[in-house]
Formats: sequence, C-alpha cells, structure tokens
Amino acid sequence: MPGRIRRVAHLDMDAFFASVALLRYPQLKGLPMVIGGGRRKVDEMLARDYAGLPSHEIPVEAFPLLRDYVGRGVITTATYPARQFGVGSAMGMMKAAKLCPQAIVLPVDFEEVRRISRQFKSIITEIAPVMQDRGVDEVYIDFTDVPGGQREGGRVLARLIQKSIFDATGLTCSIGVAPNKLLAKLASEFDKPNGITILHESDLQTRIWPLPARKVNGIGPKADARLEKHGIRTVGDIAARERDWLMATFGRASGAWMHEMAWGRDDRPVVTESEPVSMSRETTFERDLHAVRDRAELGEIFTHLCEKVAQDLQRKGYVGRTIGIKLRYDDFKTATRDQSLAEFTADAKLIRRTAGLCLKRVPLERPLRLLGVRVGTLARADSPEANSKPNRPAAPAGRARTAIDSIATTGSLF
DNA sequence: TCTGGGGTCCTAGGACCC
DNA sequence: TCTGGGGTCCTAGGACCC
Repeated sequence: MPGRIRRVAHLDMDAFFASVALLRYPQLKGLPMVIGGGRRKVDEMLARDYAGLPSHEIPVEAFPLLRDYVGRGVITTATYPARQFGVGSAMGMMKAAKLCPQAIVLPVDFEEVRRISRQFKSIITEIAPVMQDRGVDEVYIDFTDVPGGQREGGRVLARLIQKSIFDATGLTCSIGVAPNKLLAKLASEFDKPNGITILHESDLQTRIWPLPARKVNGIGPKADARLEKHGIRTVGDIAARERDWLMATFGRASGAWMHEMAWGRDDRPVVTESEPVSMSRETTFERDLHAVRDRAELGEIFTHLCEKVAQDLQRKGYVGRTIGIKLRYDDFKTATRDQSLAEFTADAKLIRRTAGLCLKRVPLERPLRLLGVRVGTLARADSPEANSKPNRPAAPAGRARTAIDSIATTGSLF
C-alpha cells in the first residue's frame, strides 16, 4: 500500500470513574456527583441500609452529599453537571464542598473500575492490536496498519471502536486521531464527551497553536508559569520562538522538546508492552501523626504498608532491589530516602527492616501527614537476573554505609 | 477544614572504577 | 600534587501524569 500515513489515536473514557458509578446507580444520572475521597465505605453502608433492594432502586435521598463530607480526600472525577459549579479533578473535597455542597459524593469502586478498564481495552485490541496503556481510562492506538484505519482519516475505525465499547459497557469515550501521539492526545479533548476529532498536519496552525501551552502533556504548572513570565501563553507563542532561545532559556533538553512539540513533531512509537519500574504503597493519615507521640500507630501503619507492597510484588511476580520510604510533613514538604540491597527481594520482613533503616535517616520532628513505602529496581521473579548471586557489595557508596553501620543500633520500632 | 495514591522520567552530585 | 576523563551506580528531590 503506497503512501500510507501514520495515524495514531488517543482514546479517553468520558468521566470514567463517575460513569462506572452511574452504571451501578443509574438513578443519579444528570445530578451533580463527584467521585473520590477517603476510606469511606458508602457502598457497603447503602447495601446495609437498603438490604434486599437492588442498587438501582436505592432512593436518591439516601446518597451522601458533599456538604456532609469530612476528610482529606481529593476529587478523582466530577460529572459534567458538577463541573458546571467549577468542581474538577484533583480538587480538595473541602473546597469542592463549598462550590457545590449539594453534589452526591461516592468513593471509587476500584474493583469495578479495573474490571471495566480491562474490558474496554480488550475490545480495542481485538479491533486494533497495537495499543498502549496510559492508565485505567486512557490508551493510544496505532491505526496505521489496521484494516480501515486510513478511511476518512481514521474516523471509520474510531467510530467502530466507540460503538463496540458502548455496546459492551454502556460507556462513552472520546477519540482523537492525528499523525502522532502528541497531537492525538490534544485532539481527543476537542469534542467531549463521546466525540471524534480527526487532525491533519495542516491543522497545526488553526487548531493547535491557539491552545494554552498548559494543555500539552509535559507542560505542568511550573513550566507554564515560567513560560508566562516571557509572555508565552499558547502553543503558537512557543512555535514563534527560536529553537536556540528556547534551549538557552529552558535548558537544552526541554527547550528542544518544546520547539519540536510546538511544531507538531513527535515520533514516539505506540508501545504495547512495558515493564514496571517500581511499586509502592502510601497513605495519608486521617490526622497528622507524630513520630514520638504516635509511635505505636505509625509503626503499625508502616508495617502494613510494607506487607502490602510485598504482596503486590508477589502477586505480580516481581522482586526489587531498592527499598525506599516517602514521608510528607504537615507543611506538605516531602522527604524520601532509599537504600539498595545486594539481592532482590519481595519479602515483607526484609522490606520492613530496610525501610526502617531509611526512616532512621530522615528528620522526624515535624508532624507527618503521609507515609509511603516503595520498592524499585524491579526484575521479574523468574528472571535469571533476579536469581543470580549478588554482583555488588551489600554496603554501597556514600551515605548508605552509615545506615548499614547503624543496623546494630536499630530500635524495635523503626 | 486546602492539597489522594500510584506511577514515570529527569537532573545532579558524589563514589567508585578504569 | 594545583589536578583527566569517561562511565556507571547510588541517592534525593522534583516535575508531571492519570
């Protein structure tokens, strides 16, 4: 087939977490609703109070409202009616409660979300096998060599995928098709919900350049603020700058990337498989804890996190060599410490012991709001690498040595 | 009554090795 | 002693994404 054009799709499930909740509670459709928050078991509470009643018959009045919410959570997803009040993802629950107190609030149903995530992805790969995972609700798909993937610029295939997902799950998604991932990702936002947007190279100036720079994947709040200082607000503003100026101002790598991006150039492939780099568990406490005053409680949580991450590793068949901790103080500043072992492990006790050494190297004067445990430098548990004899010293360079030396003085808690 | 949890990638300095 | 040059590993922090 001559002159085949590269066509990459980005597919985004519409208000995914909220839409999943609406499958279970369709009576809430059209109402402002937010998903997120802490460890509340609202579903269990409803099931108990309305035992015997199918979930779709539970009266709307029975659902908890944002105005009654107490806790430290953030919003994962807001339905479109809730978004009208200015409520959105990543917003603190308390702030959202002020904007839209009458919104219904439900916790994330992780099991159901994961189940439907697997379901819609398998529907996609049956149609178009080259798919890259981008989290539970997002994927890239390479349309280039899929039969029909070139028709109407990819619209025919996008429509087929949309319809297949809807028929199987009852959920809608938005799709952007473009010459590369960068543009496809931007395109999928153009027509939400349940839309399809086809973007061609020639649309760059008219459709991409007017967009705020912040819309681009990779430009976050910090980069946006720095751009703003130079009067740069849109992608077009970036494109108008010299490559050399961007590199001098924002660093060699990011400056060059910005220039490429602004001109719509991106040759990253759609990658179907990838190995995890790390696994972690963390938790924000319901109230700040103090290392001395709340020693027992902290110790229990700490051990539990280590057990969880060990479980995760074992369940997925991985071992790791770098054990780390993360903590967040009451002032929201974060500290991390890690330490590499000579051998790979997925053992909760060893993780606990090593993480305990890390904890001894971090200041513990301030109250803590979060504690996390991480295992990195992963290998598949059945790989030769994971089972070979250690090829590096147990006590590596620098600071780590002092931690190793302190094993002898390790107390019972940390 | 601000600000979750699970990730990836990048940068940067020091240790260490050849 | 007045000072190399890579290359890799380790660690800490931070930006960013979903």
